[in-house]
Amino acid sequence: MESKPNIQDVARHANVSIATVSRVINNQGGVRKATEEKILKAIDELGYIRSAAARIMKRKETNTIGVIVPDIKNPFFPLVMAGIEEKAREKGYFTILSSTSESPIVEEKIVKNFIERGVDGVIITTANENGEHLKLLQEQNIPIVAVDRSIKSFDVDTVLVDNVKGSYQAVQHLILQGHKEIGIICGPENTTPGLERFLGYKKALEDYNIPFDENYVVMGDFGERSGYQATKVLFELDDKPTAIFSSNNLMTIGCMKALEDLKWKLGSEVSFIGFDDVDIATFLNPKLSVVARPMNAIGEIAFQLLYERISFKESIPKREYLLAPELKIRQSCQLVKTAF
Amino acid sequence: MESKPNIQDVARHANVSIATVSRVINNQGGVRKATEEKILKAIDELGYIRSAAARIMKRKETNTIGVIVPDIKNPFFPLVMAGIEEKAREKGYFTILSSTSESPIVEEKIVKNFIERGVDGVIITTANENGEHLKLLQEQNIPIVAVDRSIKSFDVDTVLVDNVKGSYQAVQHLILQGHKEIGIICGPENTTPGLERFLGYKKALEDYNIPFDENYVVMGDFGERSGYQATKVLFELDDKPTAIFSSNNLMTIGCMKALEDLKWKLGSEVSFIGFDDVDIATFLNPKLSVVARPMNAIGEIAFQLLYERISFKESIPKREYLLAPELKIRQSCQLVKTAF
DNA sequence: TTGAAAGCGCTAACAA
DNA sequence: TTGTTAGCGCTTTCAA
Repeated sequence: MESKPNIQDVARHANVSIATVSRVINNQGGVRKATEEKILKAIDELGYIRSAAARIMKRKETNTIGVIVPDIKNPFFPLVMAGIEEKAREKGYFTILSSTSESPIVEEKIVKNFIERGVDGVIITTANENGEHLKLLQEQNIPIVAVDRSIKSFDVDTVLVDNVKGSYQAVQHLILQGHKEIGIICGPENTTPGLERFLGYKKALEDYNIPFDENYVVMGDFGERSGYQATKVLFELDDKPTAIFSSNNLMTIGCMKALEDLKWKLGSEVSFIGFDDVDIATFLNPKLSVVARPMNAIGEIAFQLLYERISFKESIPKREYLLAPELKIRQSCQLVKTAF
Repeated sequence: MESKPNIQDVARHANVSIATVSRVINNQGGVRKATEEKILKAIDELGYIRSAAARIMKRKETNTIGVIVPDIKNPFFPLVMAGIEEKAREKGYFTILSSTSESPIVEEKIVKNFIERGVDGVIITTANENGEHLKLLQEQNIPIVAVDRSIKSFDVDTVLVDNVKGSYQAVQHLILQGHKEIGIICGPENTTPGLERFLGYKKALEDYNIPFDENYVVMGDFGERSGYQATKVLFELDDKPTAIFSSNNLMTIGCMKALEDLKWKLGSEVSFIGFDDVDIATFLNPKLSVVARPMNAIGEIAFQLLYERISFKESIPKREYLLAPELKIRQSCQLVKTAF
């Protein structure tokens, strides 16, 4: 028990060769029952666990996939992760997760580390969609699936939610309620979700002939604080918007905190709709209308795509899933009061 | 680019021996500048990444720690994880995370997988505090730190929050507001947090001479649904409690949903206090009073303990951190209306 | 049904 | 400053 026992120790202990032990631990059959039992007993007594390192060196297969997310504190990702893990487990894959804190530098390190560890594939929401730093994976021929943010510099399977459609529907809903001064709290422009949700907003305005006003566009970084601050900016406008669209969950929370601090009355004074459902949505008064995404399904599909890629490495063309978000109308978008 | 290049390929490409290449990739010095550059160039051209598997086989050190949590969907764990990752990154460690979905069977598999991969240490919130299934780690001499739930069958470093104190303070607060009929939504009795939070509740009642009534104790499983159902049970009592204490974040959310569905008015009809702060706390009216835990600090301390154990393997006695939770008084505990 | 032996890609001790 | 070489613990032929 001093140091970890190896296959040699087991073989000696059971009085067989290491080849036979290997057969047993890999369930390859062709071993006499009695011998097998002897070996199993030895394994148990010694507390033997085979070294993945040595095994991987021969097999070039780890049955492990790596998941990289930009912000583990954003509840969206754990929920996606849960979907991935569930499916992965079914197929006998292990999942390891790392978070980059939105840093491409950290991300590159993680990628390298994952490659070193020989992951069979990677599911990633990248901190930098440019994706140059992911070329390594491609060079090593390791399958990648991009989730929520696409990768520009080369082709990979992608699972996205239709951001444009989602935010279009959200803003359209606002417009149909009579709103014309609609503020948007944007995510970073250099991310697909940030950009596309803004595009959907803009398109809705255009389609309904509502003039686009730059003052109503405030930049955020998908974090709670920025949602808070953006809301303040909107509030201080001479022409306050009559409605706000927030581009993600965390910024929605920040926005709600700001509304309260500013005593800017949700619903009656300012309508609201947000991208992503949040826990607080149904506890506010009025309840928050949102565009909801199917997190679990995103994770499941992502794994499925990766699994297919791992199994039939060649010849599958790039695939792109575009899931439809769901507009959940609650009560935070109210009819605009028109002066008679 | 066919298959992954190895150190041999690099050596050939640069016209040196593999030993020299090894020196360069490990920054060991003692290599002429020109040679080094030649090698670096070869590495770059070939897209070489060293195999962790081969390296680990020699070094017996992976600079990786494994984190095992019971439920990645519970926001508590990602927050702790963030604290761990931050500190780990500082010390040059990688962190891999897996979630057991509260299944000891899955947990055992993950543990085994982590050992196979040669993690240097493990931080775990176990699905089964009995801990027999973790003996493997001990046998392999792999350091463990238990977080939030202790491990019974052998000694490990532990980071806990003072659950008894936290729930005692919470219930005490309720009592001081004049409440005598206090319902509790419990977590599983076979978990430290579940049991201890109940104990704190009971102790507070005793200290203030309030009779303990079994009807006011409802079991939950730390999940949202159970919080919802438990609240309904409490509501259907002939003698409804005038206050509720919920043992964790998810059950608090379930409880709030139930309150709303039952039209059981928070604050005026039923006071409330919960263990763990939640996003919704400050958005409800009245705002929820809670016992908050320092998630980030928990993660940081856990890593620190593990790091020390990894570095000085011998001779450190078992350490147990007991962090103090913080009572956050907001408005959901109101003075009980006494009949004059 | 079993065993012997050749690597997998790397590190590190030793030699030059 | 550089090279040679012996393993690390396993899987997998090939032979018995």
